[in-house]
Amino acid sequence: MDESSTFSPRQGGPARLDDVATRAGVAKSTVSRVMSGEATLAIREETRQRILKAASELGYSPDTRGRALRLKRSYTLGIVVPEIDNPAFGAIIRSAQKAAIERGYSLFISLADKDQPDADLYRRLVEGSRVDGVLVTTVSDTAFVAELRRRSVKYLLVNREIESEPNSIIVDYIDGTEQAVAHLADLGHRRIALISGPLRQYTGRKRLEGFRRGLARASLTFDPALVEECNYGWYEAGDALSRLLHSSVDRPTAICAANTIVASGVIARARSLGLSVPADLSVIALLDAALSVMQVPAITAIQYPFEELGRRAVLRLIDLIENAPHPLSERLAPIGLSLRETTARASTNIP
Amino acid sequence: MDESSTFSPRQGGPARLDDVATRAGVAKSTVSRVMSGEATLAIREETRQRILKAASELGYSPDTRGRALRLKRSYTLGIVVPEIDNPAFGAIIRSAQKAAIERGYSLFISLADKDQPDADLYRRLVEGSRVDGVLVTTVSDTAFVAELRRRSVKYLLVNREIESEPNSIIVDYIDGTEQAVAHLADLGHRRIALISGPLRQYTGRKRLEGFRRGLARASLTFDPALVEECNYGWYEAGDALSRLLHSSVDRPTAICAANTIVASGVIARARSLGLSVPADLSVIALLDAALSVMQVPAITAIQYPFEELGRRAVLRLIDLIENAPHPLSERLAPIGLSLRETTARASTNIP
DNA sequence: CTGTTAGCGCTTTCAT
DNA sequence: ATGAAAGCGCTAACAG
Repeated sequence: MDESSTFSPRQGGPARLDDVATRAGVAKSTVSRVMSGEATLAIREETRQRILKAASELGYSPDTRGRALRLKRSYTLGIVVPEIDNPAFGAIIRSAQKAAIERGYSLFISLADKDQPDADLYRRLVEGSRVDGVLVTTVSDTAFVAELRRRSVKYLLVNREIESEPNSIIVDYIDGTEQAVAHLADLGHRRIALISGPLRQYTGRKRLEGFRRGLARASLTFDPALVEECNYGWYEAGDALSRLLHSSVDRPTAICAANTIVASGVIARARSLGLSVPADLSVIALLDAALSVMQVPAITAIQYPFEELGRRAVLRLIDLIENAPHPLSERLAPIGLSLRETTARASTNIP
Repeated sequence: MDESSTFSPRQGGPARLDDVATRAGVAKSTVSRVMSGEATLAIREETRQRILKAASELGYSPDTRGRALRLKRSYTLGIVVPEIDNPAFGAIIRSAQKAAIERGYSLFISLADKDQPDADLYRRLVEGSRVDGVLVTTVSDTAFVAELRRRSVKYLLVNREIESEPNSIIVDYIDGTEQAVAHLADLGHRRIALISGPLRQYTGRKRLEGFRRGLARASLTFDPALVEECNYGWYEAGDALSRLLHSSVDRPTAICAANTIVASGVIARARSLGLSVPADLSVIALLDAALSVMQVPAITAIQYPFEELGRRAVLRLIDLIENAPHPLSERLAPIGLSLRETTARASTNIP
């Protein structure tokens, strides 16, 4: 029997509700009431102080497992993020975590991997009632979302849309891409090309749609020969530019690149082909990233409110969980265009 | 009373142990034994099959909360990662998560933030017995580690070292930096400079030490004027180069840059100052990243086994938790140097 | 080989 | 204003 046994609640583990109760000379239930800060229930101020004192002396913090078991709520949200190459995700998860903490929740972040199907990671989160709800960012797979619904898991699609599914919040890629095209058109460009990500993906499709709308608004006709797909790789982006330049007699004078990496690859290839950016070729990135300003010339790019997206997503998911009134789908407008050094007036000396 | 009540275990929630037991016509404990796959305990094959069938029909998966409460183990590990600007962390958490899943654990990833002190995030993980142990990557704060020890939390320092603390696993920044200097010296460089991260940080100090050792090994004398600190920013790196060039009459012919972003900033500035890389100035990044190959010229850089680091870290932490024999500190050797295009022989026409 | 029972730490009626 | 007791879902000790 060591001398610390008078103070230490038990062998070595953390203090429990019972320990605090004993020390304060009250029942567990009273401590519980005080700890959960129930304003409604009245507790004598003197008792409350005694309990608070005992709790802090013992370094008590409620056990999440017991709490979760009893409440059938873990106060934890889940999210799976794909390869972090996408600069948007850093902003989303950072702001999402922050919003979650503000509302008394934790965010369980999980990382997608080639070897590990996204859906499996979501299942790991959802099974065993580990989380109260999930933010779905990676899966556009309708079957999986149906599975979530069937299990009556609370979820919200983030930057993904599924037909007849109002549970989503997105950033307006269509609008942003339209703005990019408008900027180029305003600079006098008539031959504007798109080097897009895979068109089978949601974001790829949205950008293509915005591209077409931008063209239409500027009264330019859409030419399928001016659209190239690439897999978001730097080298591949260069290859896409080469294809673009070789295939059409009338080469484009401006390029919309899916993101900053693609833009960077395009610029490097243009230069190695003897084309000067922006004098001979304007390039705009449809998605900004830190990389943009770490290039010479710095890349003009479209910016989206990803911080706001993560924040709103968490807030809405919590509302869903807590059965608050259920808002419809949300669409966040782009922040706008960060004008830097890779776009310029279309040169008139090109035939 | 809806017609599905015969099949559905209860109102709407997921199936429980009791539901499976009832359906299979056995007791909860038997189901529990089967589910946890106890090889030791014998169970009649026929019963086992019946239980497995019932479980799969009900889509049963054990509730982590009940399990954690009973076992006093959550089978979850925690990690806090700083701003993802550091390319090492992506590799670390990805491989860490993978290793954790392989061993039947989950990894709770949390993101550090300017507004949210790292220690608070660790506390969120540790308090309430949310995790069985933590990987400490961001805090070199001795007091915090002492707190973990006092709470008898299982932890492992990852890429951090604290005196008299054997609980750590690191990548050998000293060796890697030494290799970088050796490479430069082999190319005939005598005036080699270091543009390092903040020297108050662990990694900054280690790189400085490796730098000095590399110099010594090449029989070059260490000149404090050839060391500049910068805060890992792209612009700041350029400024550091400018200072370096202006301060000494005998300018360096080669630069060791803390990481790829710093190297990129240095190269851009060098160019704007009329210095050609690598003809006039060799640049090597002391930490590789995807960015290296997205530059022209591509950046020569040192590579470390971060995948292995994350993997080993998780494995060791689990050993610690499961009271397996306790290995000493581990130090992983650098993978080596990725020779690309920013280093070349020292030109002899510079005085 | 399988069932019964107790209890992990918590919150919440229901009493007093 | 506070206490006693039940029970969330699970596993392990103990019976049988």
